[in-house]
Order: sequence, then structure tokens, then C-alpha cells
Amino acid sequence: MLSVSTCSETIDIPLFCQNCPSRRKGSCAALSSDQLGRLASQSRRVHYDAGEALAADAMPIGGYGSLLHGVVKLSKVLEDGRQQLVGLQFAPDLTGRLFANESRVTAEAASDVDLCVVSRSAMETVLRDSPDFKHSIMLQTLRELDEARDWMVTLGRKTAAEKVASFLCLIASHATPDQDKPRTSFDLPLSRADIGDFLGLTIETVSRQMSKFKADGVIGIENYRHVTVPDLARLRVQCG
Amino acid sequence: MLSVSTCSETIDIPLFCQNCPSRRKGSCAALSSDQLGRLASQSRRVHYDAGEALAADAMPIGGYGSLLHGVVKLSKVLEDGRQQLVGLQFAPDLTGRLFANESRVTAEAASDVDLCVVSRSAMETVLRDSPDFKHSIMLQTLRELDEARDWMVTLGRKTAAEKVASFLCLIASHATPDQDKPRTSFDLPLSRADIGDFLGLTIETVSRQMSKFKADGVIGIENYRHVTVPDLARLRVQCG
DNA sequence: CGCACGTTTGATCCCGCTCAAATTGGGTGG
DNA sequence: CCACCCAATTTGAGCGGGATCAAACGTGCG
Repeated sequence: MLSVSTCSETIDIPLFCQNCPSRRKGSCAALSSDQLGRLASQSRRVHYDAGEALAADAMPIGGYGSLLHGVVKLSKVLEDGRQQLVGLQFAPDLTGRLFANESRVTAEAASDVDLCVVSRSAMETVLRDSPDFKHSIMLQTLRELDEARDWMVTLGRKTAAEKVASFLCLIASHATPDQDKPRTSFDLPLSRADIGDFLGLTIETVSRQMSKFKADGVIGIENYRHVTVPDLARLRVQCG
Repeated sequence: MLSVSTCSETIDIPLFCQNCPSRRKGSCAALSSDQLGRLASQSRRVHYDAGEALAADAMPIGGYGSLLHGVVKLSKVLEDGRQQLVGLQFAPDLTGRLFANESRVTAEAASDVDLCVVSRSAMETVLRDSPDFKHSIMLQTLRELDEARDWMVTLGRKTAAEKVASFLCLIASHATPDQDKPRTSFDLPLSRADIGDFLGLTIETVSRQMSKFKADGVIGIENYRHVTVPDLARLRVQCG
């Protein structure tokens, strides 16, 4: 893998990169095949069960991970235990705070999660050697900033019903495994408690608003976690 | 200015860059003197009066500006007019959404503001030619993301009193013209209405909490806008 | 089956919002 | 210099949305 090829584009691509979301539409798409090979040789697949922590607030950064499958929740807590989710990550997002010694958030696997992990030094090397790779990650960072600011509007100015509708729309638009269109049927990656922490609401209020949407026919709920949306436009109207 | 010098470090630095916060501790610090000269030759000083808009949500990006003096507020509005501030910028922050055709926020001068403005193409050129400059801006973007996430906790999980205290602490830590220590006496760059929009509160609630802090001796208020903090630690405790 | 946990549903309370009025201070013109 | 005006802010009264406290329900697992 470390030998450098100068001809074929595809032969040198590591097998496990071929179907990787980061290679197909994430930051690794910016790497040449030999850069990819070099990075891949220093990476390893890591699985986290739902609920496991990938990184803790104010703790040293162990490494960086490209999200292959699953959902990662980013959160922060106040001293007295109040918690706020500050972001959700989906494939092919990169986890881990770049250019800092400590994490600024707690990262936990919301569902079962597969990561392609590289060490901090390997990441720094590829960032130095591939401006395109770094650029791609800068674009992701800017997108995350846009998303964070969008969510600030939800947190600061929307009603409970609008918050829950906004959350459902967010999941519908990301639950899509391989397409760009929002899904009309999906599993929620978060418990009611996590949804409350994401929306700045209590469990009970989330539950009540979901029940109300169900009663109004805006959504269907099965087994708590599975949601169907007969009319996406109707749900979107509820987002305020 | 366009002539390239190979010897002296300081002679070629444009006069109006010498005292510029972006040159001293912002992104322009990453530029060589001839890169700086080239960029400066394409820049111009622009003044905005308090209240003027620098950029509007969903409108094309006109150019980018390094904030020389003053405070810029970033906001988003819902269709029905509800507004949320999603960030404040101070010197030497860069204004303008990079690598996008449209702004994702409305940017307004909160106070009188001076900007060092460059065109989009000039910015793209210097980003291409100077990896250090681009890196510096990436660091700023990551910092803004951290700040946005910190504020999400404030918006989602704090009480009105804690929100107002958090805002006062934020201003105290940024009102410092040339030092890194929080100020104990400063002018608020925002009206009560803007503070409310920043905190997800109404004008009245902001006013009541400020009055309460004043009555409790945590802060002093003169002429609505000027605040003194006799004991910063006591204010910080109120932040939750 | 029976326990445990996540969720739903119900009853009540309270913080922050709404509506309304008074106060302050700055600017303007006589 | 003062009277007036206007916008921003403060203060007050009452209401309501979401929180809190409490209990019932459903689902999965040992």
C-alpha cells in the first residue's frame, strides 16, 4: 500500500475505501489514489455501540474519525447537569476538533456507529500535504457553522411544536442513506430525552407534541422510534 | 505598492496596515510583506454607521471585510418576523461567508464600524496563494463554531437571568480594546431589543433581569448603555 | 411471567410573554 | 436656555406555554 503508483487511478484504492462514503462524497474524495493509500494504511475501522462516548468535553483529542455509518451526537453540559445537544453528525462527517488540544464537546454514538479512525499526527500530515483535503474539511466546517446558526434560531425563537417539527424535518433530510431527497419513513436516531436535549425542551413536552402531530395526521409513529410522514410539505409548514 | 521587495520586512508594509488589528493579531499576520502589499492594494476602507446592513441573508456575497473597529451582529429571521442573533463579530474577525454564492445570515453594524474590504476574487486569490492565510481563517471558523455551540447551550438550557449574565460576560470579555482580560466597565454594543434577540428573550425580560442585577449590586448601569461590574467573579457565578 | 426502562398522559405550577403605562434622556426648534 | 417630542427603556398586571411532579402504559428481556 505504501508503494506509489503513477498510472492507474483505481487499482491502488484500498478495498475498504471503495465503498466508503468519505471517499465517495466526503473529504477523502479530494485525495489522490496514492495519498488515499497512505492515509488508509494508517487508519483503522472502529465500532462503537449506541451510547458509547467517542470523545469527552475538555479531554485531549485522541484522533479523528470519518463517520462511515450511524449518527453521532455532540453535546455540552452545565455544572448542574443540564445538557444541550449542539449538533448531530452523519456520514461522511469528520469527528474531532481540528487544531486544538482538547475537545470542545462530548461526542457520543447515538446509534451503532462505524468510524474510520486516524491518529492526530496522521491527520495533521495529510492536512499539510493535501490542500484539497484541507479545503474539503474547511467546507464541512463552514457547513457545520451554518447548521449551528440555523439551529440557534430554532432554540431561541421557535415554539415547542415548531421545534419538534424542525427536528423531524432535520432527521427526514439526513436519514437518507444514499440520496439527497428527504425520507418519508425513517427511524429516529435519538431517544425522547435526547430530542429534548437537542430542542431545549423536556421529555414530556417532546412526547406531547409528537402525540399531537400524530393525532393531527401529520406523522405516524410506530414502536416509539419509527416515524412516517405522509406529506412532507405539511410537516414543513409546522416548522415556523 | 505592487513592486516586490526581497529584503526589508517592514518597509513595504502599507501604512494603513501597520496599526491594523488584522495585521497584528488577525489573518493578515499570516501574510508575507509582499503578499500583504498586494492584498492591501486591492482593499479599501469602508465605514458603516450603526444600523447599516453589510450583507443580507440569501443575497449574493459582495466582498469580504476584515473588521477594524466596531461590532457586527449576525442574525436570521423567520418568515413571520421573529428574529434571532446568531453571532457577534469583533476586530479582527472576517465578515462574509467564504466559498458560497449567497450569505447565510444578515450582517448589520451594531455600532459604527470600519471594515477593510476586498472583492470576492481578490479574497479567492489570496486564499489560493497563501495557505497560512487560509489556515488562519480556518482557525477563526472553528472558533466561531465553538462559540455558536457554546451559545446554543445558553439558548436552550439557561434561565433568563443566566442568559443575561452570560451576555454581560461575553461583552466584558470582548469589549477589551487591546488586552485579553475582561473589562469591568464597558458600553453595551446592543440595544435591549438586540440583546433580547440574541438571548431568545423579550425586551421586557432583558430589562427586568438587568434591573435585578443592578438592584442586587452585581452590576451598575448608567445611561442605559454603560455597565460597570464591580466583581466579575460574582457575575460569572450567575451564568449557570 | 414479572421486572425495568422508555414513553405517554394527566394535574398543577411558575417563569417569561403579552399588553399597557410610566419614566428617562437626548435631540430639536423656538 | 428651556419646552417639547420622540424613541428607548423601565415598570406593572395578568396570562399562558412549557416545566414539574406524578401516575399509567407499553415493550423488551431475563
